[in-house]
Amino acid sequence: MATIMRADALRNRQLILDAAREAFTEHGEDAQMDDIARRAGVGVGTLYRHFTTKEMLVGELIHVKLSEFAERVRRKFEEESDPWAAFEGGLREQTDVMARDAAHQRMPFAATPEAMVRAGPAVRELREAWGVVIARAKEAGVLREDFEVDDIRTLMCGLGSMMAADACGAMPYDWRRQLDLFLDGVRISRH
Amino acid sequence: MATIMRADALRNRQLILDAAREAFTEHGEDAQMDDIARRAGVGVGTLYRHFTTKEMLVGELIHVKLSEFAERVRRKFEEESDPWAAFEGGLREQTDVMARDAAHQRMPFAATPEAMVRAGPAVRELREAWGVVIARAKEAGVLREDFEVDDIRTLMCGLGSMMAADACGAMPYDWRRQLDLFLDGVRISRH
Amino acid sequence: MATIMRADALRNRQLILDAAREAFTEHGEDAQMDDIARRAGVGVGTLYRHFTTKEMLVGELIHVKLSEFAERVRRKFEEESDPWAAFEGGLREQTDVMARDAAHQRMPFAATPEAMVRAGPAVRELREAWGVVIARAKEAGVLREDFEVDDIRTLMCGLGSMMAADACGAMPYDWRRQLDLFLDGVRISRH
Amino acid sequence: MATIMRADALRNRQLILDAAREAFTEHGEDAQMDDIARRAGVGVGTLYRHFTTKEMLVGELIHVKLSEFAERVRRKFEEESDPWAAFEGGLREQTDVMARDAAHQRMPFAATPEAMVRAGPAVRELREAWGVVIARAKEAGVLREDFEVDDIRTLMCGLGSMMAADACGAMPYDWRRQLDLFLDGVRISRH
DNA sequence: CATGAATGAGGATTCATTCAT
DNA sequence: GATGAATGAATCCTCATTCAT
Repeated sequence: MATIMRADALRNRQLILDAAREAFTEHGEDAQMDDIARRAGVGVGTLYRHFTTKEMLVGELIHVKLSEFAERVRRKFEEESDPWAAFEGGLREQTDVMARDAAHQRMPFAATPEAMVRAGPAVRELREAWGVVIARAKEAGVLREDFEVDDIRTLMCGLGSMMAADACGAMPYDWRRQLDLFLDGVRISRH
Repeated sequence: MATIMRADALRNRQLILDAAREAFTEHGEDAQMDDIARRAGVGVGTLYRHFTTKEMLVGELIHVKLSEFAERVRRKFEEESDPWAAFEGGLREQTDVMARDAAHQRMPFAATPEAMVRAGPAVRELREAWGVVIARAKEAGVLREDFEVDDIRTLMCGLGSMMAADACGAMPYDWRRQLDLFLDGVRISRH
Repeated sequence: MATIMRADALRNRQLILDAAREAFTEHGEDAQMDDIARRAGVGVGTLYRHFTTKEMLVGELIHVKLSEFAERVRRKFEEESDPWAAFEGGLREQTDVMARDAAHQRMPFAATPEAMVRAGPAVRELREAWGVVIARAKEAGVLREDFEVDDIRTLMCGLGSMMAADACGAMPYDWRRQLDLFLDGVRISRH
Repeated sequence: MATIMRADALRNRQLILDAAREAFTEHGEDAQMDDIARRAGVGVGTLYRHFTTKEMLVGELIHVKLSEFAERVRRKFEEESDPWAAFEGGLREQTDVMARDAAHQRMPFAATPEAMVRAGPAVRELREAWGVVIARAKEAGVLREDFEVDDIRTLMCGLGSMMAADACGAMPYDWRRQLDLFLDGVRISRH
């Protein structure tokens, strides 16, 4: 699909994705298609040519971000030889990215079945990347034996919401502390 | 406020709150005012007489729920003499209630400044209730010294989102496991 | 439904139906809901409160008109003792009304299944009214024995289209002649 | 117009017309230009190079079909020596073709002034063809003296709508019966 | 006070047509 | 000439809130 695509179309696609990220960051799931198009500097029609539906657009946004996450996790695994450091570092890196990009904090809620059609593959990609890191950490005896890949996803859902709530400004939500507590809960320390 | 209020008005107020809880449970933040009024068996006008705004209604809902939470925590403190059991039990009880009542899982997001005008006092009430439980647990040496009341609020925000995401059905979100891990992270076990 | 309805609501309902008739007359099936509301002097919301859907509105329009047709046919039957005169007269009267009200000329095409939910009863009402007239005419030996009620409906579909085409102005379509020919085709003349 | 036209352009033109017929058959007046282009295997741009407007395309479609009709009528006239048989046969043949090709049943409505610019000549061609058949039938005393060429056009408008309505499936519309009745109405039988 | 009818600013999506590549 | 990406006016419908009865 992306192989053969006119240069300008490709550029617009990117402009739209950037605009969408921006809009979703500002307005959450209430971001408007017209607004996204305006920000991207294209007509709504163009937006709809690239993404058949608002949900498709959300799906793509999620897809892109999750792929990026997976890539980071894989890199962490390779660059960091210490099993725990790779695990903790991967988690901190991912949450830091999320914190900077509000568009992805509410992901689990924007993720309608339709959106997941597109994002699905990336979900699996990320699972696999984490699977490797987790396996090594367990083997090294630094991570609880009963830890599962899905615990990461669930954790992220929670942290994302904390970030989003924090961003509302009504009250502070210290998600970094929660991450610390979580890590304390799953780490196995030698004495 | 409630000092002078005709009996029927008071009854309507309660009918509306019940209906609202029901509607928010079913449809989340998309619950409609008309629908709430219908469920309550009153006209929209009456609904608006009691709650100037949708946000006010949400605020009241939050207020009621938080007060109930506070009451539960206080009771737990009194009935359960074991410091850790009171802490853990209070947390599990509160999350169980949340799990049953979707209206409160997304609370931090429904909590706009307007809504908090009404809910504010209950927030403080709940903080105080937890404060007592936490203090005793720390004193007994079963809870991390650096634990803070706000950690509960933040935790709840995360757990609530996991519940909500889980309810979407797209993917499972095991919030009970997260709570277990959290507890493991904050508890101090004697050897 | 119509029994208990506030006077102003009832008035609006009528205003909307009149406006709709007007709009459909001018723009056919392309008539716009916003435009209908404007003509009626009400907000779109009001329009939708009365008719959940464009198709429902069309259904009501058809319903009203068919009921009126049925009433006319019944009256003709009673007032006109000559079997053929009642048949021919009923047909001419009905077509004359249609010719004046373009909204009903394309009826068979606007009649989506949804619209027919509302209009259905009137369809049957009209069938019955014609059934009586036709039976008497056949008995009197002035109408072909093989004539059926549905022939009227089919005829009307054709005549309506001719009227509509004629109204386009591109070319003349003499539907009255067609009706004459049709009547010549079904009448049985004594010698 | 078609004097100098590259072979491939001519081929594209034909592909488009075929695609258009197909699309109009399936979706009626709602057929979309993009869809037509896709079916034809060309870009929309090419479609618009050949037909400036959707209406122009419709005009051409009508033109082609009417020419074909004219050709059939002329052939009937020559091959069928019996005046009435030629008249009735021509009519039945033409309606049979229409019944198979929904694109032409609603012709009178698709025929905007713009469309008729192109179709006009074919209209005249068809009129002339029928003129000859009708004249012979009248001369032979088998057709009403007052019959006119335009009666055919009007009849066709009606029959086409019946076919289209019948195709909707909501209710049956027996257009063949109507044609029979019409023929009974215009034929002069010797005793 | 209660009622529910009315309001109308959006919001997602479509499609004939234009124009850069 | 061909292509298909871009355009954006148009269209149906929703829902929080107001106000006449």
